[in-house]
Order: sequence, then C-alpha cells, then structure tokens
Amino acid sequence: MSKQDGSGRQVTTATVDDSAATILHVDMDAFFASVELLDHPELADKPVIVGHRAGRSVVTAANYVARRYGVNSAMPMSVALRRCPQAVVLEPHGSRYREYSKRVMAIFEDVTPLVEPVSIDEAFLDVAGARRIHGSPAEIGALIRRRVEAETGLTCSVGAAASKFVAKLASGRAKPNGLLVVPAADTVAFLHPLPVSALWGVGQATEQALTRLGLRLIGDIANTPLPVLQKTLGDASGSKLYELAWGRDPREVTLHREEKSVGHEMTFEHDVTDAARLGREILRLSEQVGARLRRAGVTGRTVVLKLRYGDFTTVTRSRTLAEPTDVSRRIYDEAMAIFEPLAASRPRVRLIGVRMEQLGDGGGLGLALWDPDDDWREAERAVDSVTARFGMGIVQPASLMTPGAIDRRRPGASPP
DNA sequence: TCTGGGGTCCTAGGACCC
DNA sequence: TCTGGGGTCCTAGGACCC
Repeated sequence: MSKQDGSGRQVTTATVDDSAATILHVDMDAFFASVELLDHPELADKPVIVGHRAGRSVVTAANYVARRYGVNSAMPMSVALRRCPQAVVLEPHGSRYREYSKRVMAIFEDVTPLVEPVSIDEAFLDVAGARRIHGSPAEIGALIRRRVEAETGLTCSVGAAASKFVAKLASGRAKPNGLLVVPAADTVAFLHPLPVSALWGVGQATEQALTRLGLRLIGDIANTPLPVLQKTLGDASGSKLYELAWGRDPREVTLHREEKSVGHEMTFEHDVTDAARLGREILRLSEQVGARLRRAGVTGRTVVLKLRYGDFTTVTRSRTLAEPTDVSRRIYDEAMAIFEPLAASRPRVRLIGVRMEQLGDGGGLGLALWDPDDDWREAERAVDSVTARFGMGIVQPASLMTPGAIDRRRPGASPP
C-alpha cells in the first residue's frame, strides 16, 4: 500500500504493484463547506457549518475545523451548535455546488471517458485504458488531485483498488486530501482488520446485528459460515457482505444509471394538523414532481404519499395507475385520494412527501389528456411534454376520450 | 441530541395466474 | 373436496447512502 499525505509530498514507491488497481474512487473533501470557503477565505481557520440555522434542520456539511468539535453531517443543527457554539453557519448554495461538481467531473472525463458519478461530489473512474497515456493508477490519481486543486482550489481524496468498494474504502482512509492505493494482492490484508461498519451497506442496525453475533471486524465476517450471516441479515445482504469481506465486488463502472423514482418532501417547522394546509402542500409537491418528470421526458405509474407524524413514525401509501402519467394534476388527484383516509384521524404531521415510481418513457404513446376544468397551464405543459418526447403528439381534453379508447391504450401501442 | 431531502435496494405478505 | 408450486405484480416498511 502506498499513501500520499496531505501535503502531496510522497510519491508512490516503485515497489507497489498497482497495475490491477484500476478502479479509482474520487471524493471531494468536505465539498459544500470547501466551496463556501472559496467564497469566504477569511473563514478558513474557523469552524464552518453549512446548513439552515433555524428550525428542525441538520448539518449539511462541516469543515475539518468544525469536525474537531464533533460536528458531522446529518447531525441535528441544535446538537452541532451545542458542541461548537462559535461555529459560523452558512446557508447552502446548491447551484454553486453543482457548478463546481460539473468542473470537477469534467476533469475526470478528461482523464478517462469511463466516469460514473455517484453523487454531486464523488465518482468512480475505470482507468484501465488510460494507463498508456497517463501512467499507473497511482500516477493518474495524483494527476487528478493536482488538476482538481489547481483548477478549482478544492482538494479531493483518491482511492485506487481492483474493485469499486475497496476503492471507496481506500478514498475514505485517505481523507482528507490524500491518495491510497490498495494493490489487488493486498486487498484481503487491507480489509480484514477494519471494523464491520466500514463495509458499504453496514449501518447502525446491521452493525448491532453483527455485534450480537460477536462479529466486530471484516475479517470476522469472512470467517463466519455464510448460512449464519444469511439467517441474521437475509439471503441477499448476507451473501453480499460475505463476498465483500473477501474483497469480491463484481460491479463495473457504469456510465449511465436510469432514474427509478422522482420525489419531493418537506418538513414543517411545526407539526401541522390542518388538512387544508396539508392539501396545499400536496399540490405544491405534486407540481414539482410533475415538472421534474416532464423536464426529464419520463412518466411514472405509481404515486407514493409519505407522511411522518409528530412522534417521528413514518407511513407510506401508494397507488399504481392504469396508465403512466407526467401530469401534475393527475399526480395530485391520486395523492389526495390516498391522503383522505389518513387525514380522517387528524394526525399531527411533521413531514409530507410525494414520489413517483415505475418511471418509463410513456410507452411510445404521443398522447396527453387534461381535464378541461384544469388550469390552462397544465394543458400547455402537457403539450410541451408530448412534443418534447415524441416530436409530435395528440393533446386533447379527457372528456373526448371514450372509456373504450382509454382501455385500449397499452405500452407500446401506436398513438390513436 | 432529536432527528433534512434526495435517492436505492431488500424483504415479506397477499393476490392472481398457470 | 382438498391442496402444489412457481412466477409476477402490488403494497408497506425499513435499512442504508450522500
């Protein structure tokens, strides 16, 4: 193994065989906080937290100074400020982070076309084919780190390994501002002394279940019979963890992943019992979801309503439509039909959310319907949506469609 | 300490069909 | 009259990740 420290001094030694460690995981260091510090360089030595100060918010990001006080992302803001009262709290600037994300991803794509963004601030790279041009994986990792810092002023950490999940672990161990290569032959030796919580997919609940089995380290999992793991964790999770514990992860770097759902949700500052108020929120969320679907040129078939009550218990209720839709009004109607029986008990609602699942391209059907009583904007959006997706299409009031005509519409059918 | 918002994946039970 | 086994779809909930 070879580690490059934060100052970037150490060069990978020639004795490390990194030839098979061709998957890189690049992770930006304290990304949101670092972008904010570019705009506020005078705060560099101070604890900085990104998030909303008010209400029921959590820490979105914290710089490393704040982390020394025990502040971490996803922590309730109230807790963070108790631990570090002098912290500077900055409101998040999403568009700024997306802008920097694009610039960083462009650097990755300059090195290899095989880039799989995982989130706004991290990506997997397959550099097997880039070695002839740019050198060994370690050299490519160092190149990326130099370029990202020179061209954006931000630092990142890079892990290189023979598989995705080991590369991801390696970048985590290299943080902040480091590079760690795990040669293929060292994979098991690298993994086995690590705590089980380091494994991807092991959170609080799974860690506790493993602890009850007496398993603390990844090596303990590797030496546990598979049926024991499966009995405790389920078939799929059990065998997955077992494979990971031996460094086996067959997932390849993939360029494109299809979205499976689109949703929006919001937490009220104070719990809400007023059904009319909740209905207005469902309308707003439905419009956001519909707009996202139309912009993406997709439709959804299952509407999911999510409620979180004052005691933090969460319920979801869903309904699958006969036909996929991207029309906000349709989503709203369905969400309200789901909501009504739940509203009967006048619950105290903390959070409300609307999501569309079973996304598809609409089945090749250039047809949109709207209710003539609707806002005209909805009809106009339906026209936009159909023409954007199919180049042409039919938009007509639902009242002109006979029930028989609707029944005949099936995915793959030709437009009537 | 008191818990955001965006997602993915897995499990389990029931309906339904062959 | 009593009962199988597999496959698919739908629904609800929960764990997990960033």
